[in-house]
Amino acid sequence: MSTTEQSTDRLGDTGYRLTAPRRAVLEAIAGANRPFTIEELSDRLPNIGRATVFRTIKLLQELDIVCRVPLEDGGVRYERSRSGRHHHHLICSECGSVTEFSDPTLDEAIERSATAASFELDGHSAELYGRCPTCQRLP
Amino acid sequence: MSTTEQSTDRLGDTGYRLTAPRRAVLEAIAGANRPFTIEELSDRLPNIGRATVFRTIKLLQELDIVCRVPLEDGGVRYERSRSGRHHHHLICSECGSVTEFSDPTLDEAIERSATAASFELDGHSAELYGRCPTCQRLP
DNA sequence: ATGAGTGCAAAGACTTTGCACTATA
DNA sequence: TATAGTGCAAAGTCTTTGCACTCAT
Repeated sequence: MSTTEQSTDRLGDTGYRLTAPRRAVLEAIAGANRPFTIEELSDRLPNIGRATVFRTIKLLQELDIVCRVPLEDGGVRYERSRSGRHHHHLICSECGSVTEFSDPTLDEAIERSATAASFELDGHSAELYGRCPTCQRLP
Repeated sequence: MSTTEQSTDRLGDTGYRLTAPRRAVLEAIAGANRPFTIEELSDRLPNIGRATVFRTIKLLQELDIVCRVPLEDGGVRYERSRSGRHHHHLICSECGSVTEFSDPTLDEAIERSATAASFELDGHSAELYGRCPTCQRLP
Protein backbone atom coordinates (compact mmCIF):
# COMPACT_ATOMS: atom_id res chain seq x y z
CA MET A 1 0.00 0.00 0.00
CA SER A 2 1.36 3.42 -0.90
CA THR A 3 1.89 6.13 1.68
CA THR A 4 -0.85 8.16 0.04
CA GLU A 5 -3.26 5.27 0.40
CA GLN A 6 -2.31 4.85 4.04
CA SER A 7 -3.02 8.49 4.63
CA THR A 8 -6.37 8.54 2.86
CA ASP A 9 -7.33 5.53 4.96
CA ARG A 10 -6.33 7.36 8.09
CA LEU A 11 -8.47 10.32 7.08
CA GLY A 12 -11.46 8.11 6.43
CA ASP A 13 -10.98 6.11 9.61
CA THR A 14 -11.01 9.22 11.72
CA GLY A 15 -14.28 10.39 10.26
CA TYR A 16 -12.90 13.05 7.97
CA ARG A 17 -14.09 13.23 4.40
CA LEU A 18 -11.94 12.19 1.52
CA THR A 19 -12.26 15.15 -0.79
CA ALA A 20 -10.48 15.92 -4.03
CA PRO A 21 -8.46 18.79 -2.52
CA ARG A 22 -7.31 16.61 0.36
CA ARG A 23 -6.25 13.84 -2.00
CA ALA A 24 -4.36 16.36 -4.11
CA VAL A 25 -2.54 17.70 -1.05
CA LEU A 26 -1.63 14.18 0.06
CA GLU A 27 -0.28 13.34 -3.37
CA ALA A 28 1.77 16.51 -3.53
CA ILE A 29 3.20 15.72 -0.11
CA ALA A 30 4.00 12.15 -1.08
CA GLY A 31 5.78 13.44 -4.17
CA ALA A 32 7.84 16.04 -2.34
CA ASN A 33 11.48 15.06 -2.07
CA ARG A 34 12.20 17.51 0.70
CA PRO A 35 10.34 19.42 3.38
CA PHE A 36 8.16 22.12 1.90
CA THR A 37 6.60 25.42 2.82
CA ILE A 38 2.92 26.14 2.51
CA GLU A 39 3.75 28.45 -0.35
CA GLU A 40 5.60 25.78 -2.30
CA LEU A 41 2.78 23.35 -1.75
CA SER A 42 0.17 25.90 -2.72
CA ASP A 43 2.06 26.82 -5.88
CA ARG A 44 2.09 23.17 -6.90
CA LEU A 45 -1.69 23.06 -6.45
CA PRO A 46 -2.97 26.10 -8.33
CA ASN A 47 -6.54 24.84 -8.43
CA ILE A 48 -6.79 24.56 -4.68
CA GLY A 49 -7.46 27.55 -2.50
CA ARG A 50 -4.63 28.57 -0.25
CA ALA A 51 -6.91 28.56 2.77
CA THR A 52 -7.69 24.93 2.06
CA VAL A 53 -4.00 24.11 1.93
CA PHE A 54 -3.54 25.74 5.35
CA ARG A 55 -6.57 23.93 6.73
CA THR A 56 -5.46 20.60 5.31
CA ILE A 57 -1.91 20.85 6.63
CA LYS A 58 -3.28 21.73 10.05
CA LEU A 59 -5.50 18.66 9.91
CA LEU A 60 -2.70 16.41 8.71
CA GLN A 61 -0.53 17.61 11.57
CA GLU A 62 -3.21 16.61 14.04
CA LEU A 63 -3.36 13.18 12.42
CA ASP A 64 0.44 12.86 12.53
CA ILE A 65 0.57 12.49 8.78
CA VAL A 66 2.61 15.64 8.49
CA CYS A 67 5.00 17.26 10.95
CA ARG A 68 6.45 20.72 11.42
CA VAL A 69 10.14 21.31 10.92
CA PRO A 70 11.18 24.46 12.78
CA LEU A 71 14.13 26.17 11.08
CA GLU A 72 16.98 27.89 12.84
CA ASP A 73 15.93 31.29 11.54
CA GLY A 74 12.40 30.93 12.86
CA GLY A 75 10.91 29.78 9.57
CA VAL A 76 8.84 26.63 9.29
CA ARG A 77 8.64 23.78 6.83
CA TYR A 78 6.54 20.65 6.80
CA GLU A 79 7.18 17.09 5.83
CA ARG A 80 5.37 13.81 5.66
CA SER A 81 6.11 12.02 8.89
CA ARG A 82 7.19 8.45 8.57
CA SER A 83 4.27 6.49 9.93
CA GLY A 84 3.98 8.85 12.85
CA ARG A 85 7.12 7.43 14.37
CA HIS A 86 8.87 9.84 16.65
CA HIS A 87 12.02 11.29 15.20
CA HIS A 88 14.33 14.27 15.10
CA HIS A 89 15.82 16.36 12.34
CA LEU A 90 19.22 17.07 10.91
CA ILE A 91 18.89 20.38 9.12
CA CYS A 92 21.62 21.50 6.73
CA SER A 93 22.11 25.23 6.87
CA GLU A 94 23.81 25.18 3.49
CA CYS A 95 21.48 23.27 1.17
CA GLY A 96 18.42 23.28 3.41
CA SER A 97 18.05 19.51 3.30
CA VAL A 98 16.29 17.94 6.24
CA THR A 99 17.02 14.38 7.30
CA GLU A 100 14.97 12.50 9.82
CA PHE A 101 16.60 10.24 12.35
CA SER A 102 15.53 8.23 15.35
CA ASP A 103 17.79 7.67 18.28
CA PRO A 104 16.52 5.89 21.39
CA THR A 105 19.63 7.02 23.28
CA LEU A 106 18.72 10.63 22.64
CA ASP A 107 15.13 10.06 23.69
CA GLU A 108 16.32 8.40 26.87
CA ALA A 109 18.61 11.31 27.66
CA ILE A 110 15.67 13.64 27.22
CA GLU A 111 13.51 11.56 29.52
CA ARG A 112 16.24 11.52 32.14
CA SER A 113 16.52 15.29 31.98
CA ALA A 114 12.79 15.65 32.50
CA THR A 115 12.79 13.24 35.41
CA ALA A 116 15.70 15.04 37.04
CA ALA A 117 13.63 18.24 36.94
CA SER A 118 10.47 16.51 38.22
CA PHE A 119 8.86 17.43 34.94
CA GLU A 120 6.03 15.31 33.55
CA LEU A 121 7.02 14.87 29.91
CA ASP A 122 4.39 14.96 27.18
CA GLY A 123 6.55 15.47 24.15
CA HIS A 124 9.72 17.06 22.91
CA SER A 125 11.46 18.34 19.85
CA ALA A 126 15.09 18.30 18.92
CA GLU A 127 16.61 19.82 15.82
CA LEU A 128 20.27 19.58 14.91
CA TYR A 129 21.70 22.28 12.69
CA GLY A 130 24.87 22.04 10.67
CA ARG A 131 26.26 20.70 7.39
CA CYS A 132 25.10 17.53 5.75
CA PRO A 133 27.62 15.01 4.36
CA THR A 134 27.08 16.21 0.80
CA CYS A 135 27.77 19.85 1.58
CA GLN A 136 30.86 18.95 3.60
CA ARG A 137 32.46 17.63 0.41
CA LEU A 138 32.01 20.95 -1.41
CA PRO A 139 34.55 23.81 -1.04
CA MET B 1 27.96 43.58 38.33
CA SER B 2 24.30 43.26 37.39
CA THR B 3 23.14 41.37 34.32
CA THR B 4 21.94 44.63 32.82
CA GLU B 5 25.40 46.14 33.26
CA GLN B 6 26.99 43.10 31.67
CA SER B 7 24.69 43.47 28.71
CA THR B 8 25.27 47.19 28.25
CA ASP B 9 28.98 46.48 28.33
CA ARG B 10 28.54 43.83 25.71
CA LEU B 11 26.67 46.27 23.50
CA GLY B 12 29.36 48.90 23.90
CA ASP B 13 32.19 46.44 23.33
CA THR B 14 30.74 45.29 20.06
CA GLY B 15 30.51 48.83 18.72
CA TYR B 16 26.78 49.32 19.16
CA ARG B 17 25.49 52.47 20.77
CA LEU B 18 24.07 52.52 24.24
CA THR B 19 20.85 54.40 23.71
CA ALA B 20 18.03 55.07 26.13
CA PRO B 21 15.61 52.69 24.35
CA ARG B 22 18.15 49.89 24.39
CA ARG B 23 18.80 50.39 28.08
CA ALA B 24 15.07 50.36 28.75
CA VAL B 25 14.66 47.10 26.84
CA LEU B 26 17.55 45.52 28.72
CA GLU B 27 16.07 46.56 32.05
CA ALA B 28 12.66 45.23 31.15
CA ILE B 29 14.23 41.94 30.14
CA ALA B 30 16.25 41.72 33.33
CA GLY B 31 13.08 42.34 35.31
CA ALA B 32 11.02 39.74 33.50
CA ASN B 33 10.36 36.69 35.63
CA ARG B 34 9.40 34.51 32.68
CA PRO B 35 9.93 34.40 28.93
CA PHE B 36 8.06 37.16 27.18
CA THR B 37 6.53 37.97 23.84
CA ILE B 38 7.38 41.08 21.85
CA GLU B 39 3.92 42.35 22.63
CA GLU B 40 4.33 41.98 26.40
CA LEU B 41 7.68 43.69 26.24
CA SER B 42 6.33 46.48 24.06
CA ASP B 43 3.37 47.03 26.39
CA ARG B 44 5.74 47.45 29.29
CA LEU B 45 7.63 50.10 27.34
CA PRO B 46 4.93 52.43 26.03
CA ASN B 47 7.37 55.21 25.23
CA ILE B 48 9.42 53.04 22.91
CA GLY B 49 8.37 52.38 19.37
CA ARG B 50 7.39 48.82 18.62
CA ALA B 51 9.74 48.71 15.66
CA THR B 52 12.59 49.57 17.99
CA VAL B 53 11.62 46.73 20.29
CA PHE B 54 11.73 44.33 17.35
CA ARG B 55 15.03 45.74 16.17
CA THR B 56 16.53 45.58 19.65
CA ILE B 57 15.44 42.00 20.30
CA LYS B 58 16.90 40.98 16.96
CA LEU B 59 20.16 42.63 17.91
CA LEU B 60 20.21 41.07 21.37
CA GLN B 61 19.68 37.67 19.84
CA GLU B 62 22.71 38.16 17.65
CA LEU B 63 24.72 39.11 20.70
CA ASP B 64 23.43 36.06 22.61
CA ILE B 65 21.95 38.28 25.28
CA VAL B 66 18.49 37.02 24.46
CA CYS B 67 17.34 33.70 23.04
CA ARG B 68 14.24 32.45 21.29
CA VAL B 69 11.99 29.92 22.96
CA PRO B 70 9.93 28.10 20.32
CA LEU B 71 6.57 26.96 21.67
CA GLU B 72 4.82 23.73 20.82
CA ASP B 73 2.04 25.56 18.99
CA GLY B 74 4.46 27.44 16.79
CA GLY B 75 4.43 30.60 18.86
CA VAL B 76 7.64 32.22 20.04
CA ARG B 77 8.81 33.78 23.27
CA TYR B 78 12.13 35.27 24.25
CA GLU B 79 14.20 35.20 27.38
CA ARG B 80 17.47 36.55 28.67
CA SER B 81 20.03 33.85 28.09
CA ARG B 82 22.19 33.03 31.04
CA SER B 83 25.61 34.32 30.03
CA GLY B 84 25.23 32.71 26.65
CA ARG B 85 25.62 29.28 28.16
CA HIS B 86 24.02 26.58 26.11
CA HIS B 87 20.84 25.19 27.59
CA HIS B 88 17.48 23.64 26.84
CA HIS B 89 13.94 24.36 27.92
CA LEU B 90 11.23 22.67 29.92
CA ILE B 91 8.00 24.24 28.77
CA CYS B 92 4.84 23.71 30.81
CA SER B 93 1.80 23.43 28.58
CA GLU B 94 -0.46 24.28 31.49
CA CYS B 95 0.95 27.46 33.04
CA GLY B 96 3.33 28.38 30.25
CA SER B 97 6.35 28.53 32.52
CA VAL B 98 9.69 27.93 30.89
CA THR B 99 12.60 26.52 32.83
CA GLU B 100 16.12 26.40 31.52
CA PHE B 101 18.32 23.41 32.14
CA SER B 102 21.73 22.22 31.06
CA ASP B 103 22.54 18.57 30.65
CA PRO B 104 25.90 17.50 29.27
CA THR B 105 24.55 13.96 28.83
CA LEU B 106 21.87 15.25 26.51
CA ASP B 107 24.37 17.34 24.57
CA GLU B 108 26.60 14.31 24.21
CA ALA B 109 23.72 12.18 22.93
CA ILE B 110 23.00 14.87 20.35
CA GLU B 111 26.62 14.95 19.27
CA ARG B 112 26.69 11.19 18.93
CA SER B 113 23.57 11.26 16.77
CA ALA B 114 25.17 13.83 14.49
CA THR B 115 28.38 11.87 14.23
CA ALA B 116 26.49 8.70 13.42
CA ALA B 117 24.86 10.52 10.50
CA SER B 118 28.17 12.05 9.34
CA PHE B 119 26.63 15.42 10.03
CA GLU B 120 28.84 18.38 10.92
CA LEU B 121 27.06 19.88 13.90
CA ASP B 122 26.87 23.66 14.30
CA GLY B 123 24.13 23.94 16.87
CA HIS B 124 20.97 22.37 18.10
CA SER B 125 17.80 23.04 20.00
CA ALA B 126 15.80 20.83 22.28
CA GLU B 127 12.53 21.74 23.92
CA LEU B 128 10.70 19.45 26.34
CA TYR B 129 6.96 19.92 26.67
CA GLY B 130 4.82 18.72 29.54
CA ARG B 131 3.73 19.69 33.05
CA CYS B 132 5.91 21.45 35.55
CA PRO B 133 6.11 20.23 39.18
CA THR B 134 3.77 22.99 40.36
CA CYS B 135 1.02 22.17 37.89
CA GLN B 136 1.31 18.46 38.66
CA ARG B 137 0.15 19.20 42.20
CA LEU B 138 -3.04 20.87 41.01
CA PRO B 139 -6.19 18.81 40.18
C1' DA C 1 -30.45 15.35 2.17
C1' DT C 2 -27.37 17.32 5.24
C1' DG C 3 -23.61 19.05 7.15
C1' DA C 4 -18.48 18.75 6.35
C1' DG C 5 -15.49 20.89 3.27
C1' DT C 6 -14.29 24.47 -0.23
C1' DG C 7 -13.04 28.85 -2.56
C1' DC C 8 -12.85 33.48 -2.44
C1' DA C 9 -12.12 37.76 -0.54
C1' DA C 10 -11.64 40.27 3.47
C1' DA C 11 -9.77 40.70 7.93
C1' DG C 12 -6.16 39.69 11.35
C1' DA C 13 -1.81 39.13 13.49
C1' DC C 14 2.77 39.93 13.35
C1' DT C 15 6.99 41.95 11.47
C1' DT C 16 9.70 44.92 8.49
C1' DT C 17 10.77 49.16 5.99
C1' DG C 18 11.19 54.13 4.43
C1' DC C 19 12.21 58.38 5.93
C1' DA C 20 12.92 62.50 8.43
C1' DC C 21 14.54 63.47 13.00
C1' DT C 22 17.57 62.76 17.23
C1' DA C 23 21.40 61.85 19.96
C1' DT C 24 25.57 58.85 20.78
C1' DA C 25 30.38 58.46 20.33
C1' DT D 1 29.56 66.47 13.53
C1' DA D 2 28.90 62.29 11.33
C1' DT D 3 26.17 58.50 11.36
C1' DA D 4 23.86 54.88 14.17
C1' DG D 5 19.61 54.66 16.08
C1' DT D 6 14.65 56.10 16.67
C1' DG D 7 9.63 56.83 16.00
C1' DC D 8 5.93 56.81 13.21
C1' DA D 9 3.15 55.23 9.69
C1' DA D 10 2.85 52.52 5.79
C1' DA D 11 3.65 48.33 3.60
C1' DG D 12 4.70 43.47 3.73
C1' DT D 13 4.12 38.53 5.12
C1' DC D 14 1.78 34.92 6.54
C1' DT D 15 -2.45 32.91 8.36
C1' DT D 16 -7.25 32.77 9.67
C1' DT D 17 -12.18 33.72 9.12
C1' DG D 18 -16.96 34.61 7.22
C1' DC D 19 -20.04 33.14 4.06
C1' DA D 20 -22.42 31.17 0.30
C1' DC D 21 -21.79 27.17 -2.51
C1' DT D 22 -20.55 22.15 -3.32
C1' DC D 23 -20.12 17.44 -2.71
C1' DA D 24 -18.97 13.14 0.09
C1' DT D 25 -21.35 10.16 2.84
